[in-house]
Amino acid sequence: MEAYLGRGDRAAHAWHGLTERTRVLFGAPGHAYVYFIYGMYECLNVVAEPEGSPGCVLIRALEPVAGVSLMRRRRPGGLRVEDLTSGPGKLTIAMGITRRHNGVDLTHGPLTIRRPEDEERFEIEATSRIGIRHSTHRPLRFVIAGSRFASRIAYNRLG
DNA sequence: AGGATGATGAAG
DNA sequence: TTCATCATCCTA
Repeated sequence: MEAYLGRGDRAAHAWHGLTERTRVLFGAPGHAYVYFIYGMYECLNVVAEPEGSPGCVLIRALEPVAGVSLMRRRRPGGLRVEDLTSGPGKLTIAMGITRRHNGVDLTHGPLTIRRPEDEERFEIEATSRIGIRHSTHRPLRFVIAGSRFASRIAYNRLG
């Protein structure tokens, strides 16, 4: 996951203030902010700060723990499990998340974020965020150290 | 290394 | 209205 700050973060969508697109970012925490990017993909964020403060968290990757065959159907190609959801655009396809989910409450309802049944211990590693042009080098990307399910590095970014 | 693909925000 | 930009992914 990656954090996008409410203030002073040039890479954040909220940098330009409250607009039509960023409306839910300025709303209550625990809600989904889903945006359309590069004409093809959608990305899921969780609003993470109180109303009026647009800080959020971009979910870049996850480890599938259920519904793997459904995910494979949505992302054809005979992919390995670790390739199904190893990127922000990939995981929304695999999970069927679209802009219809923009603004939904993630604490109730069909799309929810829950505490895992078995809480495993893991180390969290902080790195630079991926795929952005501004505010690079800030350690705002957080990965489970050594996870095979982490998002891959964006490799085709020109200078 | 390049292309697919369209919404967004700012400028005019 | 036009234009550059874009928190991506895939194929080569």
